[in-house]
Amino acid sequence: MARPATPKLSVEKIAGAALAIVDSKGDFTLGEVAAALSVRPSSIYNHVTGRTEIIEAMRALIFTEDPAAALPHDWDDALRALLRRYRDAFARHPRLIPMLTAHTVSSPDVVHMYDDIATVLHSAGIPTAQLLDVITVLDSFVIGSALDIAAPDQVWDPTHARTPVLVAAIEAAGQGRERADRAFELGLGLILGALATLPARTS
Amino acid sequence: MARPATPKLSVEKIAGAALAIVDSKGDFTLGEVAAALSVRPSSIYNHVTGRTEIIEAMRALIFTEDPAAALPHDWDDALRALLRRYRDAFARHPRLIPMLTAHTVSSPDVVHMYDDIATVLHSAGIPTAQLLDVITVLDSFVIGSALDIAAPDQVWDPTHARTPVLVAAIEAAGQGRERADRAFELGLGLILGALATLPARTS
DNA sequence: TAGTAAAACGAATGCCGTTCGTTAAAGTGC
DNA sequence: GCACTTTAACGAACGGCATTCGTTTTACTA
Repeated sequence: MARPATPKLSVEKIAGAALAIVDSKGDFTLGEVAAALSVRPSSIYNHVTGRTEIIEAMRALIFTEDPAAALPHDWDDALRALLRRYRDAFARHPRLIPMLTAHTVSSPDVVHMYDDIATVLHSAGIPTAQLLDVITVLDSFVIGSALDIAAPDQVWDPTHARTPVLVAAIEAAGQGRERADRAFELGLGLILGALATLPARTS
Repeated sequence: MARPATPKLSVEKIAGAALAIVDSKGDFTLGEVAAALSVRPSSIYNHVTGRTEIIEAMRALIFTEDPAAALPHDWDDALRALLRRYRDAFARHPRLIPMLTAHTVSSPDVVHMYDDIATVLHSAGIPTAQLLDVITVLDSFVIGSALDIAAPDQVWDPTHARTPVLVAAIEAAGQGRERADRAFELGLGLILGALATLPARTS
């Protein structure tokens, strides 16, 4: 009942349980997390300062779930791989994404991702003065694409559209995850292609 | 005290009061909204079904705040104007953005925005089969850029960066709104430029 | 003028995050 | 092996907040 031989809780276990609940229900309460771990809600506070820290722990969790693989040498392919890995981290847990965007705190894992992206862009000849702007563009697109995964297809309900052009486009496109993936790849190609033609590049 | 000659409340007034609170504090409670309108919290439910409907009303409000101007005839300029207007609607209320992305419901105003974008893209020769994918790319970038506005500059804290390249880039770039605006314009140029070179275009 | 609907109020409810004091067992130093 | 400290569980309680419901007074309408 008190102080078991092996602790029933840890930050990782708490984050894991919360993540499972978010994956299935789209939200979580401390009571649900506690119940999933056969514990009382107040016990959680021995390992975590509060609810927001659990959310941050989930952010860290989804970025370490997938082991980092070696990058291709070509800068274009390397960047493509980095951005796909970045988006995939979100894509594995679509319902978590809105919770993460509500906080916008800088986790070390995210900054490390920026480190890699900066290095690749620099080797591609992007001047330092423009580097952060380019990173921001890529980051914005990835996060926006992640939110697109979380959005229900109801957004593309053709009954709300007024122009025949949009109605036809909605019917032509597929639904769900497949559509989101295709759009992401299209945007990735567009942006990286344009990046290669950016003036003031040296290589 | 009960049933005044002119109602003290309306959906617009509620949304407006809530928006003002969000702008200044980053969040809102029904109690705060009620106090701002010299009303009791329960009275709000005579005009709105609940908290989430207030958020949706705020979404509608920020899209109707700015009267739609005439579009340029050139498709490239027209698209640029549309996307800027789209982002500006968010940019006027940065702290609201995270609340909106947490819900991802389709408001008629947003769909109408898609209508306009679809028409312009179609006139630019984008085939119907690809139209929704292109719209998704643009939408993702705009929403991601909006979140970038809301993100505190703390995200770009150079002390967390490991590579000298990223540190230099962070120091080279400015801070705050100016930086976000510059990045948005860069991305807009990149994506629209790439769109013009998309294969299978007819004009 | 009688009846209905609208729009405010106040009280009450239940959930949820969080705090605090308590307790018992595990770890630690002598 | 024994006292002492720390850890990690628990239970009770608090405060805030969204929401519901019944009531009341007033405006509209037939």
